[in-house]
Amino acid sequence: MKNAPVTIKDIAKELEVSISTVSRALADNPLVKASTRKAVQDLAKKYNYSPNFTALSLKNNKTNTIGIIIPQLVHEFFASVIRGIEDVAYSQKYNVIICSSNESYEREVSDSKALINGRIDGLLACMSKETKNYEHFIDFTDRGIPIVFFDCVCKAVESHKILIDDFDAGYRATKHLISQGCENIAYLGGPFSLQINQNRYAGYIKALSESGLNTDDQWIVHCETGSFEDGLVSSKELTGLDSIDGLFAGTDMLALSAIKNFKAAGKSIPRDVAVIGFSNWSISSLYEPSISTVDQPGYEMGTKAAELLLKDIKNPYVMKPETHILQTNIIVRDSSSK
Amino acid sequence: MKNAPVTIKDIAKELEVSISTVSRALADNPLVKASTRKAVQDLAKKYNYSPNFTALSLKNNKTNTIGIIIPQLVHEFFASVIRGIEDVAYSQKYNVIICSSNESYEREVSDSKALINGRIDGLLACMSKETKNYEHFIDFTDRGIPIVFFDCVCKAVESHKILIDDFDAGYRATKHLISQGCENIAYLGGPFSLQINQNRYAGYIKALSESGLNTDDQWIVHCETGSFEDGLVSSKELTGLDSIDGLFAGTDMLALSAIKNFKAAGKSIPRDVAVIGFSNWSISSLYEPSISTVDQPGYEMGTKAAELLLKDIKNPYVMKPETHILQTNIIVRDSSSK
DNA sequence: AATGAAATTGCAATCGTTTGCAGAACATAG
DNA sequence: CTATGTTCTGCAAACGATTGCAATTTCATT
Repeated sequence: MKNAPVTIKDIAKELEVSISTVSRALADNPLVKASTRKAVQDLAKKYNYSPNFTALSLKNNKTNTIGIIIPQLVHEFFASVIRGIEDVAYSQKYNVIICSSNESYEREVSDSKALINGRIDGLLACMSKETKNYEHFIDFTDRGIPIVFFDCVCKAVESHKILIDDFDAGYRATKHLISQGCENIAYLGGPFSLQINQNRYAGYIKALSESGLNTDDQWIVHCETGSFEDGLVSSKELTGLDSIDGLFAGTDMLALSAIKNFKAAGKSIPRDVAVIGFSNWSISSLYEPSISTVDQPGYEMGTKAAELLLKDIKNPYVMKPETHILQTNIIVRDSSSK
Repeated sequence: MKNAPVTIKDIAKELEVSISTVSRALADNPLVKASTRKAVQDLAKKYNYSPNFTALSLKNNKTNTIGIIIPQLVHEFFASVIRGIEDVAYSQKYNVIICSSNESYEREVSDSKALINGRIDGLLACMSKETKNYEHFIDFTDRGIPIVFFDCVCKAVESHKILIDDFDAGYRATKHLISQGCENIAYLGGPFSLQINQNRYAGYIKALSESGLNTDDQWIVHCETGSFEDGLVSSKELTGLDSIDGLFAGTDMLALSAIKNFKAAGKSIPRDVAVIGFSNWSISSLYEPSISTVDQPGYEMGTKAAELLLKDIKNPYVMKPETHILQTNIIVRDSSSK
């Protein structure tokens, strides 16, 4: 019943040679007589031998595995980041462990604890919204396990960082609305504690002031989560204001919730109000009207992050921390085409 | 710079006791003198010691980790399955490795290879659409690593299986359309090679024949992927047929694509055609009209699968393979309310 | 047949941890 | 001061693999 996996020892016993010989034969080491080598390799194939991962990890003090800590799984942007990471990792014979923190600080810490002890050779992390304390990340660098942060990066940790140019994205999204003739542009963003949202907001402000436009406290709403439900509630008041003719939303979900509210208030999109979202969720192209948005290079972010991390793993303590800033792409659809 | 993690050996050396004593002291073994125990524990805390995961795995021949192989990450149903799995696993001090096969047989096999050798104590798997060959799964059971399949299960492997009652779901979804007065109900489903789609289809057929309704070859379309794009193309012809007054779609994405086509053909939903989808993606509630759908108990599927697997891990070779069938819930929204 | 070099092979340490067993240190009783 | 028992500690093997070094075998040459 219990077919314990074949070890090098089993092969050695059956062939009446030493463990060392088997080990060398499997590595095709010419020190071993050709005939023995062949016999070992044949038997190994017959028994479907493959070396014990744990034993190798212990011996080599490396696991050939990198960890990812990410706040959400069901997020098309993160999914493309993961795909980028996996493609690079697999091509270099590394495996990937994904932990989703579910935007919870506590879960992020427990995931870190689970990963830190000899389980991974390096970490790719995107901080949760809740995270204000960074010790669990510092623990990694203290142990010589390199980290690369992406998207929501941690300034307090000395490491590589890959970010989206959120400031520029916010700036260009707002500029686009202005180019469509909007003069009174509102802002509906995710949690302002996140750097990415501060940057998007700053871009928005810059675009306005550059064009001599004003904003108003009433037109600016920072939501707690950036979710659809949150947006429905938070944008209620905003969407009732008749003065507004444009809206820059920090996520597509927020854009969608605002559009629902605008519609409910009897406004037509984009005729009365032009709307642009952020992240290019598939829903933004499927909805009617289709929603203009900012496309983030998720896949590229993933590949770049993984490449940097693997470089650091293979050649520890030589690279200075690098920060890469990736550019976005404005996708114009119906919701902002006046 | 390189802070190699403290080992039991370091503590032993500093305290001038043996490694065994430290090991026992950390386990709070009363064989060790209370004062020594305290000294060891204090030093361990000071150095933030935690045992090397790899060494423990090797010693105990268990990794306290379970693997998940899943075809897609960005899928709300799978995400809730994963959440269920994680909740159960974490509560029993197990970790989770997620591998997304991206619906590729090849990737599924390479993920299996990566997981099989002493990396995980058990596997939770949902087969990709492409998978026709099951050896990579049989390898697990051959080695005594238990598997639990969920959703897309593999009949060829003797293991626990958790499925959705797709037959009943298809039956009830179609019944619902009939109850709304539909008489000519079309079927737009995902790849027919998948058992789940065969079952949904069979449920659809049963509901029709039970109500004395007919179907027509023209009204039945099996798509290759079940994606929105695929649906747009595959449902083109179907949605042009004037005879049709109802549609049961095998995914919400397919429902959405058909609705777009119906609209383009000048039909109104639900007045002219009532539509119901499958899986309760968030888009189905956000779209206008909101789309009726079948809600699958993903979280429950995850917890049940993980519980069975952990039972099997902790008590090998005692349980007979069990098959659990979970019931679904029809969510009626605008798209099917005549 | 003896010698030496070349070709093979195996011993043993190592990675970090646990644990059975043997033995040391100490205390108490006779 | 010896005998006996308690309490505590450490050696060594084990998990599965790799690898430097030493030992053995093989074979050609004299």
